Amino acid sequence: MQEQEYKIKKLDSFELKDIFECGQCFRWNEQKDGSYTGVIKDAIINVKIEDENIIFTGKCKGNIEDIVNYYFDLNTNYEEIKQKLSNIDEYLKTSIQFGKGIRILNQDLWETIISFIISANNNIPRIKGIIERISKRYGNEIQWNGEKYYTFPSIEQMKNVSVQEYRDLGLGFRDIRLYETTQMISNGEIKLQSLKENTNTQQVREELLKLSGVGPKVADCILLFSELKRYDVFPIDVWVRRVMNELYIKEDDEAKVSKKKIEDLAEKKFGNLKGLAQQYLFYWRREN
DNA sequence: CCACAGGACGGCT
DNA sequence: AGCCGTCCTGTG
Repeated sequence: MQEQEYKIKKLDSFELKDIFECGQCFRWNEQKDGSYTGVIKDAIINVKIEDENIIFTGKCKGNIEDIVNYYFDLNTNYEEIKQKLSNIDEYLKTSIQFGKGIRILNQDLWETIISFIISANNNIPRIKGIIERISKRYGNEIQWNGEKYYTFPSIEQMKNVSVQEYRDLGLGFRDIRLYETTQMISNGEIKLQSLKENTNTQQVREELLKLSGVGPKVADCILLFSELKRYDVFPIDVWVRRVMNELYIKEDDEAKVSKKKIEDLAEKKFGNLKGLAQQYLFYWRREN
């Protein structure tokens, strides 16, 4: 564990608020100086934008450059992606201008599965609180700059946690789902490594749907926001339903719009970049 | 105190 | 196959 720093020139597609507040992650917190601090596996990282630079500092075992290049997906060309999507229509163009600094992170698969099971029927402050309590209770403590941070617990660290312990941490009805999914993964019923190696998105989706607490929306979030990194999925939550109805479908009662209709429209308009289109539209609608 | 927000799931049609 | 009530907690 050692203190490291990595500095790069500012990027057009890299804004702290856009990246950390667009709903894809739960473990980053804004600091008094406007920077954000979070935990990436067993590394504690702070990201700051200053003058013409993006500055990553942190305490980590590996090379900080490798860690953030992968996690923040710095080798993907967002300018090209945004250009393609902006050409589709004016709505998308507007939403991309609003969320121009979004990047989709490469988050740990196990952590993403558990985090999005917790997200079901839940709001962001509460999700963050629950994940923080789970990490504090079952993860490893790391001290940095006088603060205590906690790694997200491993499968091994969670496999003996009882349903009641989850309930006591405030999981609510998600307690049993978290327990069952942890068992399915730790006993090898679902193999995370084979999910990472499988390039067939539909097959991976089918596997994820076998996990307790993973339905269509959560499965798509895992595919899009984890290291599985699939852009060709379209998570439909209430905000996406709302924005798709308001912009394109224009049904009086948005609850009456079928998921199939939204899915077909997304596929037709956005194709294999529909996951990214979803994220710009979602963020724009939720923040406006 | 009540209404509401937020997905999965199982039972029902 | 689609619809609907229930699951839990925090907020207004």
